Amino acid sequence: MPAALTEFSARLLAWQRQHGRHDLPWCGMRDPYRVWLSEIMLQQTQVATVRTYYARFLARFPSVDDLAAAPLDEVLALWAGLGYYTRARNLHACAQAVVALGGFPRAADALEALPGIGRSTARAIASFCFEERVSILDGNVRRVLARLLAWPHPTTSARAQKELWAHADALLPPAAADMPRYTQGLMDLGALVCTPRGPRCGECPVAALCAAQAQGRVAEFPLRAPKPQRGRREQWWLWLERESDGALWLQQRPSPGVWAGLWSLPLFDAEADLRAAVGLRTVELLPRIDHALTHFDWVLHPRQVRWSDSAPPLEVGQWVSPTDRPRYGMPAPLKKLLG
DNA sequence: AATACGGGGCT
DNA sequence: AGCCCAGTATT
Repeated sequence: MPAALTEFSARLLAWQRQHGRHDLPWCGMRDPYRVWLSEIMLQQTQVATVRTYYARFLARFPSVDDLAAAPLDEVLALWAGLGYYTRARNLHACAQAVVALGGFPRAADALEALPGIGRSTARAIASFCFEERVSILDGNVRRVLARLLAWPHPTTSARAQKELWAHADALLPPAAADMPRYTQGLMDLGALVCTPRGPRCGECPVAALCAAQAQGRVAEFPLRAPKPQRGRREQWWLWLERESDGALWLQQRPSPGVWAGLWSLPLFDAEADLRAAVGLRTVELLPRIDHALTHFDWVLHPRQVRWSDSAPPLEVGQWVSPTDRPRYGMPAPLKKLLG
């Protein structure tokens, strides 16, 4: 391996030892269960958000066996609010697969075959837990490489990803024993120094190797891909409350789809549909809720109706009493609406 | 190759 | 009002 390439990992390793993050709950962990759980939660999700969920999950499911044995609904309820709910479904399926295998596979390629574990997560687990010499390619690494190489294209295309993986692998440290610290160092560098805005190049251990820095163009990288046009959805949300005990009428969301597996108030595409469903009862208007998802903006119009009949109001769904509510995973805006 | 999939934190 | 986040699965 050329000296210029080993210099990157050598500098990063020394920097991580001195200046990296050592206080994260999953940091320095070699237990694949704990590392895997953290990696899944951290997919497209910030560290600060994950902390509380991670602690709650470990308290409730101390081992992969506990997680595998739990009902999916309980996993979803614990995941509620974290987003990307396919992760919770895959988490549960993966736990059961791991138990069936007698433990976590030790190779990245085998890990990648498990549900919810893609290339980057598989390699993160393998490098952290089993010292495999494989590189991750997450948002941090894409940004670091884009600047280090003054990468002249957006980093998100399939073509760019393939080439960046090759670069990332070429930069790995020679010694497998350094892999856990190296992988952590890459993440820490992106989080602490090579940040999306206001990068601290003066504190960067690899600034001397950085092409963007040499050209004085750090702020230009990574190049932005044109962003797809956002969609827009408008729906009416029926807050149906039973007068006798304050129970709510909830429906489990279909999978696949937004909020798959979670429990929601019934949604209607038109206010007329909602009113047709509740007959001539009084409908109370509540302020609209604007909820932004990745690919569309969602306008929700809550409508409250008190139900005094003994008959169920709709064909689909069930009454959920205030006492039972914590056992039903509900999306963030609904939790907020209900106070 | 493009699209679906959450929610919060930050500027 | 954007941009970003320890991405993956599906089509």
